[in-house]
Amino acid sequence: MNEVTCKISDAEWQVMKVLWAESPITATQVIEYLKPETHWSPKTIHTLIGRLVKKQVLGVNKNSNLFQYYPLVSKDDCMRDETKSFLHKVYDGSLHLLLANFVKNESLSPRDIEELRNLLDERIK
Amino acid sequence: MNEVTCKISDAEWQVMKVLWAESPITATQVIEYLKPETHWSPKTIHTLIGRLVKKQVLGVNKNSNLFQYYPLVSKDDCMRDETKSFLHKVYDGSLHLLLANFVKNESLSPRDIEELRNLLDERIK
DNA sequence: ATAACTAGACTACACTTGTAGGAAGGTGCT
DNA sequence: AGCACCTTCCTACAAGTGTAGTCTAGTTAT
Repeated sequence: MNEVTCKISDAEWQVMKVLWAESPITATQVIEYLKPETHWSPKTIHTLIGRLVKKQVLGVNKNSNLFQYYPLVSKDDCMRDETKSFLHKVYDGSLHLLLANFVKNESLSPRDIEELRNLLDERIK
Repeated sequence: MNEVTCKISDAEWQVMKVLWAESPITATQVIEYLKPETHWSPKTIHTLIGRLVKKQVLGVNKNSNLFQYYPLVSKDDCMRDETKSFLHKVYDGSLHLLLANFVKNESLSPRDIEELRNLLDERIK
């Protein structure tokens, strides 16, 4: 539930997703994971990791010449913050507006809708 | 339904919201509208408007020494694009995930939920 | 051991963004 | 007609971002 104070940029998010999925891991492993989905040079990924460490979003284990990185903030917290600022920017803070738009624009498959209804039903209980 | 190619920054969004609500209007009017909600200098707003014109997001009427600005892209299109890239960045493109998160985190009031259900019901018809 | 390689640290560089100042020309009041 | 002011244009500048290269010290293969 903590507020995450610092902004994580688009490229940094991709790095964080890897670390949230598995950690602690080395930079080399991060690079391996990202290689298929990005065209980034390993150097670029090192830079991104470095920035995330400086922002105190990632921590480092420096045991035995082998640097291992791990998240210092939870994915949930970041998602919440990011969603909040996005909603504020585009939808004036109204999740309702966003949903209305999505539902209206048929961006949802019937299965999506069905599942959503189930989710909502659960919440009502 | 057009793709909006260029990015609109946070500050620019605030300007665009004014123009989407009413247009064409002059820079002075935009400044008036934004004065209560921002602490921006008129200069800043002029800069933002200028950038939006350069990005071809705003158009200008230069009739009679009175410059009037108006949007060249629809709010809906921009919202859709912004939402898409946000969803991709944070939720791997899954609106479902976002909603699940919101519903789970009790960020929705019972009334929100009720309304959402109604929206969904409409779509099912 | 020595040459080659590698991981991390530091540096680079252009572009965007937030935030605004100064110059230049038109408009209105006196 | 002159002064003041507004409007637009151009310029500025630091921080953040995407993207990557160089330097240095440790690791590995021969």
